[in-house]
Parts: sequence; structure tokens; C-alpha cells
Amino acid sequence: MDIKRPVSKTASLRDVAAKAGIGIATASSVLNGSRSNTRVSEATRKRIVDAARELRYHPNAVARALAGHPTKTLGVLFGLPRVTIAESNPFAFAVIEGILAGAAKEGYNVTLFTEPWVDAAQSLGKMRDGRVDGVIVIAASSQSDILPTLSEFGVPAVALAAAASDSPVPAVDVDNHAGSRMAVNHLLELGHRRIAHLQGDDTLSSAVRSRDGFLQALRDAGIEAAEGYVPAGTYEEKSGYERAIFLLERPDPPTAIVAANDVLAIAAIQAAHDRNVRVPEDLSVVGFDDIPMAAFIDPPLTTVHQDLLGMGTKAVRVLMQVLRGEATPGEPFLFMPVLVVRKSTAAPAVQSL
Amino acid sequence: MDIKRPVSKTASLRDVAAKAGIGIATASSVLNGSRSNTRVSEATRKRIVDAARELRYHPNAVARALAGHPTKTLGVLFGLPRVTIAESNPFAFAVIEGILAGAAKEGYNVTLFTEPWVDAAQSLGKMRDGRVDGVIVIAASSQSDILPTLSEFGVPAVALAAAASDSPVPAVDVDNHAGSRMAVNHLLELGHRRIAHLQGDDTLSSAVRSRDGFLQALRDAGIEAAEGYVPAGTYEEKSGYERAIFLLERPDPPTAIVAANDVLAIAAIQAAHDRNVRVPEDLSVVGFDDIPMAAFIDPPLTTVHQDLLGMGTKAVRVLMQVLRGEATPGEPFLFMPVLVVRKSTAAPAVQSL
DNA sequence: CTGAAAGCGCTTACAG
DNA sequence: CTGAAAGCGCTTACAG
Repeated sequence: MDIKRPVSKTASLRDVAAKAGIGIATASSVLNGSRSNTRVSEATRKRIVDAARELRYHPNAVARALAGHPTKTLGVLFGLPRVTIAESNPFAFAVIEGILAGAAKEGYNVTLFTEPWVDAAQSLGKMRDGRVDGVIVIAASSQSDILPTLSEFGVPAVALAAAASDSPVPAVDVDNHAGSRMAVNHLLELGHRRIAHLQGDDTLSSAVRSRDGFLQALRDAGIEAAEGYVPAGTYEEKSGYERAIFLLERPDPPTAIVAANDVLAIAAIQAAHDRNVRVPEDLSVVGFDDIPMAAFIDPPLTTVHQDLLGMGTKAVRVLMQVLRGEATPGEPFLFMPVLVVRKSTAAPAVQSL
Repeated sequence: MDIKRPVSKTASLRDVAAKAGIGIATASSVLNGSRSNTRVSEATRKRIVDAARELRYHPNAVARALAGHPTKTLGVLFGLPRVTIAESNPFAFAVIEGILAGAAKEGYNVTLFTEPWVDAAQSLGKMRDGRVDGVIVIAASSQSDILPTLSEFGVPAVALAAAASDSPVPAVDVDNHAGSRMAVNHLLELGHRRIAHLQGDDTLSSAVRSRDGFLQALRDAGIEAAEGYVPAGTYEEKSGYERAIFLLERPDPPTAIVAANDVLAIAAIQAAHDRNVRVPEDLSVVGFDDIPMAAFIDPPLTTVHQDLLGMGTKAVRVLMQVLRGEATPGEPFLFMPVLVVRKSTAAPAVQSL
């Protein structure tokens, strides 16, 4: 395939040096701020700057990068195996929006890797072929070798939404455990006792932490989740719908459901609707994320809000620390979510046992 | 600022050539498929491949780019002056999702420019400093010199959502004119005669085309829009709300509103609600875009659906044509939108004059 | 079939 | 204060 480069080439340092009648190193020094000893006479500096302007000189980023300069661009990789950002969700884009905001502040561009991470042998090279200074990995699966590999080969990286206490790279995430407890406690206060959980993919640490928080809150209240009240599944709508139907068709259906994300929660509401179970009268539902749509569905979703934008921005800041060689905290940086009570939760109609 | 590069350097072509005991050019030839005469004996080919694997060799993309290869990454620039993608909207992200899908298919990565285009002098350089092979500009303002500049300097580019018949670069867009006409005709069939329009920023060609389509459809039906029924404004929610209030408080309020995008339509519904005007009984509202939220608001929004994903993907395909030096159509490629009737439109309560 | 050399556009010591 | 040279890691004619 014959790919063309831009037609009119930009002037090079050599061109402006020639035009200014001086050496290339000096031109580099005044134009691109390289070199420490920027002692250049006003006269020649002006000659150089003028020449550059006339020639519309702009340094070639690729050449600078090859000569050892940072590229000032960071990479973003969606960590789910075989899933790219393109097939994604409100979640990923909210996070990316935060990353963009953070990157803008640091003068960085961001490149989105469209190819999913396969394994170290296949994918590591792309992370360090010179394009990016560092990478932010979103929602890496705990089964994947991506984080350990990046760490092993010294690729500056931070994990977003995949915190683990033994994370090989700095991590920023939301406190899913606390979020689940908030949801459960809210339902407990409303009088619910038969509470089920729709968990996410348990290869994702967020899903595990959500479930653990759910179980913990119940335990703290002296309640034991009924057998089968925490069916396994994924973060996808279909999985949520099926499990909700399963739960609602039990002889002892739950009076409330805590979903690991809003998509699952909305699916549960849909399932309830299809089974003529009223929300919130017969069934309370709590989500997690607070995606834009959450406030608009019927009934408006009670959910645990997380600051996706803030997390994206924070991830960039942490990556910058890594790039500067500054110390970074050993433990994941956790954002505290907040419960947003809307209309999908209410006291149970019949007092549960 | 002292930015670190990855700790463990990847092996270079020289390293593997040395290990394989052959020349660097040959290694380049077999490993990176450069050069046409790939006639290399099986024996040395194997030696090279083995050495590369052992050394975990991966070509340095920056060096290749400097040596004249395409970077296999395309840039995306949000064309609104002083607005970056980061402050954006469901619209931009849907388009980007399409771009990502298209880029993935072509083996391209995409870098999002976080800095807004200022003017040619300030920003042109960044578009051709070697990072990207070409760029997709989203929603460029007709006031901006961005498209003409890119064209003048031969930077491969395509305009997305900024079609103009005299576009300096290939364009892909939705047919806003047809979309508006669909909206108006739908209302006309319902029996409406007093129809107002909430237009977008008229520095954006989409807004102008929407308004023209609106006016045209009315004219075709032999109706003249009442004075002040097409107030100027922007695509933003606040602007939509204020204008809707203004329209509703008129002595002769419209019985229907055609908004240039869903955000404006939703704002209009909100305004109606705040003024105790029932939708759709007292006021019909039609949007444009069909953002995910549109189906979930109360009442579900009747709107003109555009295939944002498809447009993003198409833009990538057109950019690839440009990069390959293939001919591209002179006229903008227009996607035909489709009217989606939901619950925000109905026959007018009182027969309008 | 295979290698040495020049060049892509910069930066960085190192000399004057 | 300023310049010549080497080098970043590749590719591309050009020679054998």
C-alpha cells in the first residue's frame, strides 16, 4: 500500500540554519530550547527566529523523539481481552474524557490503541515502539499478563479501574467495596432483608470488590444472603436481564437487587417490567456508576455515583509522576463514590422475614 | 522537566543483526518486510527470525516514521474554536467510536489532539510534525481557517460534520437539510401549522443546512414561519431552554418545535414542563441526532436519527483513499438520516390557523 | 543473495 | 558565544 506523506514538506532545522547563516545546533538551541547554554547573542537569535517564521518552521516531533525527547503523547489501552474501546460503553468514554482533560493540562496528546492486548509476546512491542511516553490501562482483567508485563519491562503505566492491593503498577480506581456497602445499607435502612446481587465479570477486580462489599455489609447486619442470591455473570445487559429473571422467578424472590453497574440495574428493571413486578413497589434496584442515562430511565435509578472524569484526570497525574521518576503511592488511589437516591428504591411492600 | 523513557530498552535491528551474524539491511528486509528483493536464503532468514524472537525485537515506530514510513496513526481534531473533545458531548464520542472502529479495521491507531486549533500559524505545525499520517476534523467552524489551511499545505484530511459544497477537503456528513424536512413534514401531517425552529450555531454548516431545510419544507407546504419563530442561538442546552421559554411566552406560541439537535429538544421539553405546557398535548417537539438518552426521557423523544458511528467509519475510509492517493468525490458524502417517531409529537390540541 | 553507506530531522556532548 | 560531529533506529538505493 502506497501511503503518501503531506505534499508540502515543512522546513527543517537545516533550512532555517542555512537561511539565517548559522549552524544547525545553534538554531536548535534557540528554536527548540534544547541545550542548557542558551547564551546566544540577540542579533543571531533574531536572525534565527525570523528565518523560522518566514519558513513556517515547526520541529518534527518524530525526529525529536528519535533523538531522545519525550513524545508528549500518552497511550490508552482498554484492558479487557479481545475488546477495544470501540465496542465500548458510557463508562469507557467518561473515563477517556477525564484522561483528555488531564492530558490537555499537561500538554499531552492521547493515542487510543485500537488493537486489543493479546499477550506480552504479541503486544508488548507496541507499547514501547516509541510512540508514547507511557500508557494508561483501563479495566485490565486480572487474568491478563498486561500489567505485570508492562511493569517488568519498565514501561511507564498506570492501571485505571483495576486496582489490586498487589498491583504491579500504580493504580487509581473507585472504592467498589465501599460503594456496595452504601447500596446495601440504604436498602437495609429501607427495611429490606432479602437482597440479591448482580455481579460483574469476576476476572475484573472491580466486580470482586463490589461483591465482597455486598457480602460484607450483609454480614455486618447479621444477614446471610440466600443460596443463589449472588449469581455469577458479566457486566453486560443480557447477563443482567437473564439473572434478574432467574431471581424474580424464584419461590423466594428478593425484594431488592444491588447491581454492579447501571447497565445491569437497567436490565433488572426491564426484567421486572416484563414480569409485571413493579419497581420500586415490589422490587428495589440500586445501580453503580451513575451513567448519564441513569437519571432519565423510568423510574429514575438510585445508584452509586463514581467520578469517572476525576479518575481519568487523576490517572494522568499519576502517570506524570511516574514519568518524572517521582515516587508514587504503593497502594491504589481510591475515589470514594456517593450514593444518589432517586426513585428505584423504596421500602419493601411486604415486610420480609 | 525530566521525563524518563522506558527502563529496559528494546533490542534494535543492529542487535539482532549482530546476533544473527548478518547485515542490518538484510535483517530489516526479513523482519520488517522492507525492500522489494526479499530473496533471502531460508537458512539466514531463520537465523534472523530466531535472533529477533530471542531478543524480543520489535521495530521502533518512531525510527521507521523518520525513515519515511507511514506512522499508521491518524489524528482527530475537534474543529470548534477553543473547544476540545474533552469538553464534549454524546455526539463527539459516538463519532469517535465510529472512527475507532474504522481505524481498527485499517490497522491504525488514533490520536486525539487535546489542544484546540487556533490558527494556521499556531496550529498547522502540529498537524504535520510527523506524528500522524492524516487527520479527521470534526465539526469545523466555517469561520475557521483550519480546512483551507490543511488543504493548502497538503495535509491529508477529511471533514466530518462540516460539509460544504465548496469544501477544500473531502467531507462526510449527514444530510441535515433532508433531516429537517422530515421533521417538518411529520409535524405537518400531524396537522401542525405553527412550527418554530431552534437552530444551532450558524458558524456550523450543519446548523445552516438544518435551518434551510426547515424553511424549505415550510415553503413547500405554502406556509410562512411567523416572525421570530426561528430565533438564533447555539447548540447548547442553555440556549435551547431560553429560546423555548421565549417562544412559549409569545402571544402566539408555536404548537410544535423542530430542534437542531437532541440537546436543544430536551431543553425545550424541560422549558415546556417548567411553564406547564404539556408535551405532546400542547406542544410537539422533534429532535435531531437520536442520542442514547433520547429514548429514555419523558416523553421519549421523536427525533431524526443519524448514523454517527457509520459516519465516523466512513470518514476513516475516505481518509485512507486520500492517503493512497486515490481520487475522492468532489461533493460531500451525505448520510441520509431517518425519522424515529416516539412520544414527543402528536396532533395539535387546538387546530391551529 | 547480502552488505556498506547515506539519509530522515533532530539533540547532545565536545570543541573551539 | 557558536559550529562540526556523532548518534537515535530505521529504510532505501546502490554495489557487489
